Amino acid sequence: MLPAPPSGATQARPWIEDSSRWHWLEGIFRELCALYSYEEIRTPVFEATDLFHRAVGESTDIVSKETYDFTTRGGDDLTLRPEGTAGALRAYVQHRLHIERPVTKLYYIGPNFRYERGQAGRYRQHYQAGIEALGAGGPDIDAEVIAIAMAFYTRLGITRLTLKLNSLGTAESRARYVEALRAYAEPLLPEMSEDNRRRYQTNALRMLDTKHPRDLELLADAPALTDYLDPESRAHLDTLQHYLSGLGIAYEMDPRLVRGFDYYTRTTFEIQSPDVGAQSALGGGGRYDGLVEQLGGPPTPGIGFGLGIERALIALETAGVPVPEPPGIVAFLCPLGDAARAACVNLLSHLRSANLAADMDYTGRKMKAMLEQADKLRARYALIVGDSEIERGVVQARDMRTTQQTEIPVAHIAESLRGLGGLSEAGR
RNA sequence: GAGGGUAUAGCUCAGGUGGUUAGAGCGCGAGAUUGUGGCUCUCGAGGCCGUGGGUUCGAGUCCCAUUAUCCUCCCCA
Repeated sequence: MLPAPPSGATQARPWIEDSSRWHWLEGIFRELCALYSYEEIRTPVFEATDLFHRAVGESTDIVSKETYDFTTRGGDDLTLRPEGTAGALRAYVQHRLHIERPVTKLYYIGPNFRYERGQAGRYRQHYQAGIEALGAGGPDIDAEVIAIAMAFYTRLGITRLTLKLNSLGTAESRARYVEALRAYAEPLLPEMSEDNRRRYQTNALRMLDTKHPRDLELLADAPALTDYLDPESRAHLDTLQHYLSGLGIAYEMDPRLVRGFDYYTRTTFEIQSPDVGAQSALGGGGRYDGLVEQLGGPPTPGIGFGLGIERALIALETAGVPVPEPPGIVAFLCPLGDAARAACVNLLSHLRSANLAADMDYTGRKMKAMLEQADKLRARYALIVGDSEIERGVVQARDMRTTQQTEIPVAHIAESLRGLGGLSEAGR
């Protein structure tokens, strides 16, 4: 029996999942990154297990129970990356990028892996497009990073979304807040959900993220994170809000916005959509000012985000946003007979050399079947080649939209096709 | 890790209380049209009904197990 594909991993087949959507979406992201002057970094999909423990945090669920860990034949402990930041920063520190580029702006697109139960919009292998901006600590770059994320969704055509914004402050102010929060929650614990009692122990901030109605009631009067911010973080947040407003980016302050990684400081944000089932987060990110240093680099501020590609595709689907059709080929060759077939083999090669996307029938089917095939490939022209055409050194170029047929000489096939026009939206 | 739904053709799905050759639409292939697509009509191919066991004269249908998948919690993209 054929083994089943690994659970929870997405795959794209051209006719079913429509890999053209992936190309389109990734293309938009790459264009945006170029526009905002970010360069692509490609890092391995696996890294030393220790890297993720140090970067993401031992106490996070991701590290404690969701990583794909394995030992190599050589005895190294490696982990399939559960997120993109750690690997990018590892490369940044290792190659001492801060020397050549005091401000380093990177982007990546690739798969991440988390061993968890699948659900709508949640996969064991999922793709993220992300950026990391290193070496700049001000709210101006925060605004830029958020602006890219929002521009991405705008360009895709996703309009039903909410930008949530919060600040976690510095490690110190955050610690003071957690203390206050735990003090507040402690007497209420008996009434709280099991989940929140566990969070109280392991990661008290996450109590705020609860979905239990009773917990929400109990936490209604809990101290707010923003009230515990240190003055600089407070000013940073104020300025960022000012910038966002100036850029016309709508946001909602959410003092309960808590994100999953331990490394976040100050700015955190999340972009939410109602169109992805129970997963509301299309993407999110934040500032991680201590992380580079923690990984052995110089003290370096940084901010980044990760956007879920599958989730964006789901949101497009459920919102019914039209996705542009991929271009079809320019010409589909229809040989009638063996002599024609031989001629078409050469013709095909000529067309492709001239940068015109082309294909032909390889099965010797009837004219009708070949035209249907041309139709299916969304060919702009069907080039019909039979004995009489061979004799005269021509082909019949049938415009698949107008059904107009033009006889053109094979000697100038590429120029003639271009001369007929209508190629702009076809495959070149 | 916890809970629930589903599993029948390539795809989306029908198959009251078990009964003999398991169906539809779409898609695919051929023909109607000797070298002309999209519409129409006709015909056809394609299923050990997820897997293993059980009950029964008889199981796609009932029972148990198992696997996969979808959904919800946890958590996150």
